[in-house]
Amino acid sequence: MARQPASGDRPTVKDVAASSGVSATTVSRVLAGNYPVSAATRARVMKAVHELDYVINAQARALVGGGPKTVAFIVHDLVGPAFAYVGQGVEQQATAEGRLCLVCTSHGDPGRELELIELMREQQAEAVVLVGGGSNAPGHVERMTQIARALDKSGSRLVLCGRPPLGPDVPATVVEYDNEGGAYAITSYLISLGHRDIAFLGAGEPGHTTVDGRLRGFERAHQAHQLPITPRRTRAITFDRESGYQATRDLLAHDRKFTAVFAATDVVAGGVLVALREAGLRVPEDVSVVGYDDIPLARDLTPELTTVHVDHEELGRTAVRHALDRDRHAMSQHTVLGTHVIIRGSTGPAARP
Amino acid sequence: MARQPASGDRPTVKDVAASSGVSATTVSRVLAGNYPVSAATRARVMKAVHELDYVINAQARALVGGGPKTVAFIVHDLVGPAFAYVGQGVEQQATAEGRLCLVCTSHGDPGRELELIELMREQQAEAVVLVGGGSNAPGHVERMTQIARALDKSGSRLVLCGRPPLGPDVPATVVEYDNEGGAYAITSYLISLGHRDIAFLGAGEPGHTTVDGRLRGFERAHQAHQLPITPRRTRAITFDRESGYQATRDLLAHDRKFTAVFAATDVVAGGVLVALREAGLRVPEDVSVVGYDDIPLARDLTPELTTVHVDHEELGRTAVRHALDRDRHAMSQHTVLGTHVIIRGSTGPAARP
DNA sequence: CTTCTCATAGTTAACGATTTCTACGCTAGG
DNA sequence: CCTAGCGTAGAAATCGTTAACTATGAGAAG
Repeated sequence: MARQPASGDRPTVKDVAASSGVSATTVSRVLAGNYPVSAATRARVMKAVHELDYVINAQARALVGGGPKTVAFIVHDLVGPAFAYVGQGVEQQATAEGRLCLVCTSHGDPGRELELIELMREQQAEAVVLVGGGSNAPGHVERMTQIARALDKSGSRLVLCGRPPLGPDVPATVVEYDNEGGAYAITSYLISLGHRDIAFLGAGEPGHTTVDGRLRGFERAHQAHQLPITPRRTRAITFDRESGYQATRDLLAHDRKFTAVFAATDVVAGGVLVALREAGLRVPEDVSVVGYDDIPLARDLTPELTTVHVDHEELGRTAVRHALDRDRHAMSQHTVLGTHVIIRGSTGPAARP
Repeated sequence: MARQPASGDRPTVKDVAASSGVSATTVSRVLAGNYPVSAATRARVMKAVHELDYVINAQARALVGGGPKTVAFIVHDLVGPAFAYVGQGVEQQATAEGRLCLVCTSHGDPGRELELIELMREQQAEAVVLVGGGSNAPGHVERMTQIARALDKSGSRLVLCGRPPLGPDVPATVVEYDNEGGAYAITSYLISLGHRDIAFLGAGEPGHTTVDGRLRGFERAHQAHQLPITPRRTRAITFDRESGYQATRDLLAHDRKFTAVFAATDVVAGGVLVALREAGLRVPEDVSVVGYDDIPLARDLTPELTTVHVDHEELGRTAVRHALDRDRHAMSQHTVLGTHVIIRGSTGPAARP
């Protein structure tokens, strides 16, 4: 007697088995195709599968070891263009390697981030990819280190994407880009154009790894050319267009000595351009502006933005590739992707005062 | 004798039980906290949990009914700004309702989309959210209808987000925005500015629901004002900046009679602006340009873009909210979110020839 | 004619957690 | 003094699938 599955319940292998007069094992074998089954039996089973519209239960299958594994992907938010591209890369590579992709947003909250990692550990995620700069406060780093070890012990892997490594003996995969080097290069470029007073717009998030690196590159370029940095104070940059706009207005209210602006990101640079234009300053004739990231927006601004190119999508792909391939490098992996300056219309020779 | 879990294996309730000298049942109860357990026992169990760094196995828990459910989210790609915002909304709402969020990209391939839906059905996704315009070919619609029914029977739910409904009796949740209405409104606005010859840049993807709707609104506005539409041919628009640029060049190569351009999306409009500028045409003095979507880019363009505002994030949130709340409306749900014109600097009175 | 093998198919025991149902001491009330 | 009740803990069944054994019949080889 074929068990009639209750409506709302999905049919199970047992239902299919009953309906086609074979055992559950046989059904499983027909579906997996890894064991000889007579053509007649196979046909009857497949008929029942289609009639009942049977779909396998991935959870049950996972329990017994089969089925696709999962890659978790934790990001500040999905809408930041840079994040979105990294996400795209992660998803692509995960899919290419037959994994599913779980996505969560932390909104930059380190506590939330820890919760999510724990949740992903429960989900048996094969890799947990943390995207974007994070805090580098000592307590937080230590916490992360513990988590990396815990994940490692569970056969999972912590992946830091666009964030510096935690330490030499921490079992984590790190894929970052040459953040400081890019900042150094583009600052040097500005200096080579004759700029001697460049305003850096990116203060306000101390302990944030991404900005710290960019600021370091900025400072190092000045040192290399033995140039002093004019100290300036603006309101905190929150990496949106508006904060770039407001910070530029702050800047303009106090002094107009700078001949170039280094915006921490392209998005911020978008706001900078608006503020400069409103103040009647021409770019690049009066003030040069550079950004960082080379998101598509950079080409849509007027003038097109000189910036540092980062291949965010490749960053995501590499992160997943290395994480899933961790047998190769049992302990710590660290990959640094290159960056390079893209010269467009927003930079020019320094104006003579 | 406490079973020593093999290294690489995560500890199970059994291990915790053995290590703390109780039964698996008791461990489960301590963790769930839904059954009286003596303080002493609880303490011992918790100690073992921490020592072994035990984490629950979500898969096993899911099998027996507990644990978080999943919302699947299928999108063309993650980097389109509009998609990213919908995704953000979906993830937010899913998280807010205690669900996990699986994300997959179809790259616009209907076949891949069907595969993914099947995969999500195996994953026992509580809702499968399809984001973005899709094909409206009869075969595909019929296929979708079947899928909607299959998902419904399995206790899941198909959600169409930014795509028109499949039919009256199809058990699916549909959340779209007033796509045609927005196109009608912004076209009317252009007409009210005196424009009589408006080029629509969005051909080339016939059967694509989103463009079709926008084109319909464009045509309906012309009809309402009893204006003819000048037929034009440009290369296919692929919804990226480049295709907007190239299509505009095509347009300019043949005629310059149009006084306004209706770009199918803001991104396309970005390319249009570049091409017009290169051709020495001023916006909006010589040509007005409008886009659609009101993504952040619209404010970064020069001049800022007049466009149709769509609250993509709300679209995603509503989709999930309604899908998880489907008891309320057992059969078909259909929600249409409003759109409205945002007037910025890219539009002005029609130039006198 | 017996025995060995091969091709199929079924039985049963996992996987890791939850959830009845059952059991064991106590204390308190009759 | 006996038993009802309470607080606590364990045994066993269950979820849906797979995999390691077992079992059966047919045909081939001796």
